[in-house]
Amino acid sequence: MPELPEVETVCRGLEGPLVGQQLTKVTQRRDKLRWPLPDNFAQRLQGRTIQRLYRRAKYILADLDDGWVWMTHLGMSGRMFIHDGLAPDPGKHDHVLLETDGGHTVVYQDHRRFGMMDLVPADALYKHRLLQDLGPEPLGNEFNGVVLSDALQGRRTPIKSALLDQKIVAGLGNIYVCEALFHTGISPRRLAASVAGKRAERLVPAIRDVLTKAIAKGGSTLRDYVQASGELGYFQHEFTVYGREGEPCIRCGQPIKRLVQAGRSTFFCAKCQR
DNA sequence: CGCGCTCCCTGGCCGC
DNA sequence: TGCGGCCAGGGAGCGC
Repeated sequence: MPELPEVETVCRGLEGPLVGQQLTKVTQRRDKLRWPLPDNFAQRLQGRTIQRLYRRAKYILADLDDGWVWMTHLGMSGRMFIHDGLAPDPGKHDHVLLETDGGHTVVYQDHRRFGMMDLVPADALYKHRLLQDLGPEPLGNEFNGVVLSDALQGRRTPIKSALLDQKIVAGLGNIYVCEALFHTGISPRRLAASVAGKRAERLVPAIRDVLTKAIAKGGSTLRDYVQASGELGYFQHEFTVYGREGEPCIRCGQPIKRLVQAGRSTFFCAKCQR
């Protein structure tokens, strides 16, 4: 489901119901999502107060009052629902339920179960195997043309694949990579190494721009995604290439093409992107 | 080491 | 309506 803008939106939506609240009851209805949940997961979360909620790449992180961090990745289909009071009877894909002393219930639902949750000591958070190799946050100060250019230097993979690599820049997924490449006029097939330099300088503001605009619209809703509030995202109406195979390019009118790179669909305009 | 492919799951949709 | 095939926003792990 979710790339950076969707995860950011979910994270913001969870702040009200969770931050400063104690988890009075935590229910775990499965042993594993993508991987096994940690031992005694629900027991260890129950009774804790959430002090801060934030995002790194596509991970939602919650500082607890006992020095541990609750870590969640939504995978492809993970969703967070907020209910006033108790949740209705859980469905078969509702895997974790959290009741707070503020009177809300947050339900984690994930029908494909590609998501994950873990508990990590705060002082070693970024040593977690899933966080330790992440590249810079694309909306942060540490991401700029020089940094991106250096990361692409010498890479023989297509730029599309390189931008999906979370070690190069963290948080982009299939949609926003396609969109950013279109806005920059760079072919997804171009080797990453040839984007180093001037093209990398142009890519950085395009990536920032598309992510910022998507966050402002509450992310993109294709199939599953809804904000924690239950609202849909609206950025999908602004897609220029993603999911538009055969439809006219908004710039030149040529039909948008689809190709498969590293097993994922890429959408692009063969005329505007070189 | 760096790359692409397969696989982990379920469900929606399309064509027959 | 049913069924098979294909597709899906992620990304670890493996083989080359």
